Amino acid sequence: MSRSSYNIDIESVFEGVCGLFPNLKPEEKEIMRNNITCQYFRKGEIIYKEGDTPQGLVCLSKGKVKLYKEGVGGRDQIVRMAKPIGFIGYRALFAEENYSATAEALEDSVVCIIEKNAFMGILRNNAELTLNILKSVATELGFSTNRTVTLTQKHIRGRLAESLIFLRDTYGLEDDGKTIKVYLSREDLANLSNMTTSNAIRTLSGFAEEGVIELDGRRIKILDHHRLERISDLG
Amino acid sequence: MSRSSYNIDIESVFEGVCGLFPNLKPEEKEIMRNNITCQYFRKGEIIYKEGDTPQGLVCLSKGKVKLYKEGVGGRDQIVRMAKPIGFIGYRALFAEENYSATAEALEDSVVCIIEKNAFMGILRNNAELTLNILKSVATELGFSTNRTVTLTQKHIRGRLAESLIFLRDTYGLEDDGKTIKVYLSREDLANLSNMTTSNAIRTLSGFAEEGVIELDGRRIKILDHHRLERISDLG
DNA sequence: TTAATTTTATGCTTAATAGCATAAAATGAT
DNA sequence: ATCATTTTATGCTATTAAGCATAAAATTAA
Repeated sequence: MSRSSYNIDIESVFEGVCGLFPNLKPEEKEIMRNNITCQYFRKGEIIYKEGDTPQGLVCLSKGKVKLYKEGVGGRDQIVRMAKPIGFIGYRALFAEENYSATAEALEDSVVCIIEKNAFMGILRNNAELTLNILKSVATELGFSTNRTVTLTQKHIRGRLAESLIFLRDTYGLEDDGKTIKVYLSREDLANLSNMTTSNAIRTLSGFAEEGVIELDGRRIKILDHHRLERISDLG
Repeated sequence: MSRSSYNIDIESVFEGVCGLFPNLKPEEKEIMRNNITCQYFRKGEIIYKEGDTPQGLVCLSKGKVKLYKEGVGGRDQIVRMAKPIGFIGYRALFAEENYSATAEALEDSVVCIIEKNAFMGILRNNAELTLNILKSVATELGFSTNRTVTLTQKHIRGRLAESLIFLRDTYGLEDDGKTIKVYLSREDLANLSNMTTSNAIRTLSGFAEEGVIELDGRRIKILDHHRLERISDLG
């Protein structure tokens, strides 16, 4: 745990987490309350590493997190972008495996963990809850399969356009209604879109020249969303 | 249903399916028995199409099935290869979505379906069973993510080598201890390995020239498994 | 502030893979 | 058996994306 001195309001964090579980019985909620711990991570810090053993269900309460796998040629592949309030690392927990990706904070983040056995105990006695989780993991498997197809079949422009739309859908827009509410390095954008950093830079500049987006450092404004979607769809 | 006249021993099929569910209570088994139907599909026939709505849990009792998604440029991507006894299409069922891939019989196959509501009813009252399924879907999500990385990052030779190893692991070898027990067209091999048919043919010939495999039409013998793994690992 | 480091930008070259054409072989249909 | 169709094989060309090199800009550290 880093900066344990940071003042986290664990009660409000806990209530936020519980909001993700509909119809939790009071006794189940009590078990969770007694088995939750919070941690603060600064931008750039690693929450867990590929290969680590899950100690519980990890919830991102505040901040932004990227999950990535080390690729064959040293190039990382970002496999998921997490936002609050939501879970990370649950796949490994439910599969009873070690983590298959590394979780790194993209911003200062608050993370809490519900102890493994306590949580699995609740699941073993609550089929409805387990079925809900099964539904969302099955939904995610669908996304993953889709992603495999688009990452392998779309061309560079299509892949990057899709990533920008994905980031907008995931994190939303600033108050101006245009700026994507997450600031990634060109390298992260590349690792999300399966391309080299050079190509992410080049293609992004191309989009800007065409007036589809506007660049200001890491801030990306979507000027012509319709055209961006067309680029994504054409592949 | 095609060739409904084909003689299927539904009792032995049913017992086979039940073997996949450990600790099923007698009353649950009875519900399943009363809600199962069988179908026969000939080689090349479509079991269900991308976009169809699941009517139940589909089990492959006999035969081999490929699951593929239509890609962006018309090129198909094989996302899974199924073998008996195992389930297909469960992802869409649990996610409450339509099928995200098409299932096609690679050989004459026997498929049975446990009616949706009957099966989901069992799940809603059996947390242990649901948790088992959650575990396997989570495991599969791990495979899928891994696959995304290898399909995007490995080079053609590495991808094809990996596919051959995957096919061997999935379907096993003939009695000679060398021939992979599934016969795919070069196009299917290409669609499994994310490459064009031309490149699958070329690369396969290359492996044969190098003495890593031996080709006899669609029969593929693995002569040097160690080298094949090295090609796969190098990417 | 200054220096060091990282990130971004751009141009040029090289490598990987797709695309196309043609022919041979295999398969399936009549 | 014959014809038609599909699959496989091979060569050549075009396209796409990666790899490098260099410089400018931005960020971080001292």
